[in-house]
Amino acid sequence: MAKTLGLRKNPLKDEREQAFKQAALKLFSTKGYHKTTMAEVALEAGFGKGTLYWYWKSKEELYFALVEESHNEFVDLVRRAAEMEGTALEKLAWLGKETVELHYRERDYTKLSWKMRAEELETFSPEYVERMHENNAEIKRELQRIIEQGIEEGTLPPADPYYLACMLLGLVEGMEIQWLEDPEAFDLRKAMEMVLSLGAKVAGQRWSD
Amino acid sequence: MAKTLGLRKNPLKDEREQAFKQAALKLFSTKGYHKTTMAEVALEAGFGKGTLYWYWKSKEELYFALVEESHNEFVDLVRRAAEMEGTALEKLAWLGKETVELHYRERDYTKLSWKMRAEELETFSPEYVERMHENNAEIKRELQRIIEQGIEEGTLPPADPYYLACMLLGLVEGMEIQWLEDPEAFDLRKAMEMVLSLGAKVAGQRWSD
Amino acid sequence: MAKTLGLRKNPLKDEREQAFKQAALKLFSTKGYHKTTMAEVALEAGFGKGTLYWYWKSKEELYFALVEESHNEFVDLVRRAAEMEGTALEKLAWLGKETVELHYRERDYTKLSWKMRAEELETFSPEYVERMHENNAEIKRELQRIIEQGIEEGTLPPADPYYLACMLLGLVEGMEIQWLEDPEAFDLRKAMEMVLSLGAKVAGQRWSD
Amino acid sequence: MAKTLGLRKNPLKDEREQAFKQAALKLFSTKGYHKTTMAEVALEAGFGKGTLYWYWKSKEELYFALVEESHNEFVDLVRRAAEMEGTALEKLAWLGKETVELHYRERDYTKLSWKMRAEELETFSPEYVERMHENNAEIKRELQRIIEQGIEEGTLPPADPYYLACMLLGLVEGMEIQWLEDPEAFDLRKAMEMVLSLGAKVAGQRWSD
DNA sequence: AATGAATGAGCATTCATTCAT
DNA sequence: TATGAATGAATGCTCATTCAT
Repeated sequence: MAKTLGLRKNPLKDEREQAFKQAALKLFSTKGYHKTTMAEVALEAGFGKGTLYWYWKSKEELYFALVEESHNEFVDLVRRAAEMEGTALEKLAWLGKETVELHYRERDYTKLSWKMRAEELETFSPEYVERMHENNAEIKRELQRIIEQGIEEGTLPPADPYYLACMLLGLVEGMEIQWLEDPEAFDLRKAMEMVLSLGAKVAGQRWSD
Repeated sequence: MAKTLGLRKNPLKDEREQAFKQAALKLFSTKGYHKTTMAEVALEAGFGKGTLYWYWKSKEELYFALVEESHNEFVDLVRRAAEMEGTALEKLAWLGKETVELHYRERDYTKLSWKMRAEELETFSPEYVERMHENNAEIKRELQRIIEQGIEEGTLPPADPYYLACMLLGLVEGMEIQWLEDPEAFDLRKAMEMVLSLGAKVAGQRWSD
Repeated sequence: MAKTLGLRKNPLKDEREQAFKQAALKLFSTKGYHKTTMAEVALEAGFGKGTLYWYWKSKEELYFALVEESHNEFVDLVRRAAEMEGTALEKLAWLGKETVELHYRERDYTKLSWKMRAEELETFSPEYVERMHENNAEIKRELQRIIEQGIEEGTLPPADPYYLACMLLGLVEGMEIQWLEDPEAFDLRKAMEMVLSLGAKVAGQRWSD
Repeated sequence: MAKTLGLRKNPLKDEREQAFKQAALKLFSTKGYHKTTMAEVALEAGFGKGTLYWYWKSKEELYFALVEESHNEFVDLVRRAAEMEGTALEKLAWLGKETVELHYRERDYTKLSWKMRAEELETFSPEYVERMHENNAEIKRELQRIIEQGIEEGTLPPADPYYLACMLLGLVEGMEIQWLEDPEAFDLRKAMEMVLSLGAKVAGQRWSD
């Protein structure tokens, strides 16, 4: 009996927003932030230039809305890995596989996120940069928790867990670069499997001595 | 007593070129490609804007001249590692240490090079991109040679050497990122030492089974 | 008990119109024509942006509706002064006092009107500009009638009455400017009293010689 | 024998700057600040749009450069009047005449300055607004000095000199408006003569009683 | 009748590059 | 040879106005 009238406009709005986001994602991930113009995004989305500014108040905001979405998915993954049941190695294996799947599923997001990392951060407002850094720190913290567990379990070497987290993250990110630059030659899925199987093999050895 | 002035203007010319390159390196590595203007480079170098164009025909060319210089140093390092005497592990250890030293010595170059990696390559002229890719491929090839030697020697796991090269390169590049983003918290030298020591420990095990 | 709703929507309509006008007056007089947006006016009035266009067909029209209202009040005052009983000096004294009271009562209107005077009239549609000029001319005509009376009565100098009207108007407008720019330092009421008392003192002398 | 080479470029630069200023003056005084575009100014001056920014760093700065030039001329006039030899009445007469001549000579400047007065000051950076106010205050201060002298000499009524200054300034500014709005019907020269002759007539009377 | 999402012309400003001197 | 003044294409963003709902 109660009308849902107030809600009815949202689907349309959401659709539009999605169209813009898709267009922006495509362009930003292909051409990068600087070379993508708002006019192009609007054109690609099939709307007027001004309409973009109804949804985001600036190019920067649009960009970071996408970047953050991408980051959040990964943060979420790491968090879930840290909180799941199982040994550290199991967690890492799960995380590795899920990460790869995420990247394959959302290649554009990965590219975008990646470009942002090397982007001239000086370009952006400090608030956004700050948020990015916090995100990164959070990822490392969660990773560190898993690693600390692994060291306790004796499957990971008894080294500085922060450094191990950075190195692990670095390894994965470094592989991502290779993959993004030449996806034909370097299959990220296969690479991750190799890493995990090597890791498993190595984990058996006595670290402590 | 007689001046060689009429003979060679190169000394002067080289000085200027160096001044420009230094200025450009500083600015590009600090502010990134897009946020650095030719006017700033000229100002920083202490010469006229127009003069820049006597040495490089465009901003792009100036940028890539620097990037390439940086790359060449690394390519050179990898090549020398591949050609030196010793076991694969020794070569990798040497390469790792030298790489780190290179980065510390030329932090600006590293930063520049790194920014360029994720930079909107698609937006640069294909000729430059092509050259970058070729450079990268060369690095991987040399790395692969070392790795193949290691597999033969039994100190590296008997896996696809191209993938191992990519992974190794990825690891180092990934660590570089961590270092560049927070040099206080992540000491690249220490990290490299950890990697090498872990590698050495692990290398002893029987891979083949 | 029976609602008159079906009969007249005007009460509602008028309310809205008043709300819009009030909002517009406040904003235009504070921020000026160019810096005030239709969106702000609508927001301030508490109605939708589109609704504004039901009452006025353009920003310009809204603006001039207000300006004209303000002008009309003054025209009305001058007209009443010209038509009242009494000597020219009495009329001018009454007009001077009433004008000041009007300005104090409707400071926003005065400000608005004043801004419009120097506003880039050339940029408004000719129809509006024409109307403004006609208004001004009317004011001068009425003023001139009073002045002619004064000259006949011998209390005003026997000079070109049109010029005297312009000068009188100029004096008052000039004082308005001083007042608007710094109402603390320049009290318009006090100033007008000074003018009138000086005028009275001076009026006694023999003009004709 | 010494070359004046270093100076030789200035004439050219100055020429260019003059051309821009002339174009800007014409447009600003005709169409006002908001409706004049930088592109128009450049076009009118016969140069490229970007060149404007070589001489002034913003539209605002260009505008105030002109406004200030205009103001300075008038400030200078008032200052010279205050400092010349003679009675207050002589000073005011001289000032009145010179002011009128200035306006006739530089009608565009007068228009510009005038428009600026009513312009939405909120539009401009506080530094400029501040400067304008200071200018105005200075004018009133000098005027006040002359008036104080006149009161002492008994030729001006013994009233608050600040108010008299404001009123005098108001009168002249008010007349300027009349003139600018309809120069055919209201001849500023004639009007000023009338004011001065009336003033002279009136000045003879005994103010004090 | 009322709305607010959509539009796109319009504008200030930047900057790589050119070229007269 | 070296310069810096000149250029104009390019771009992010605003806002009066329209119109589907």
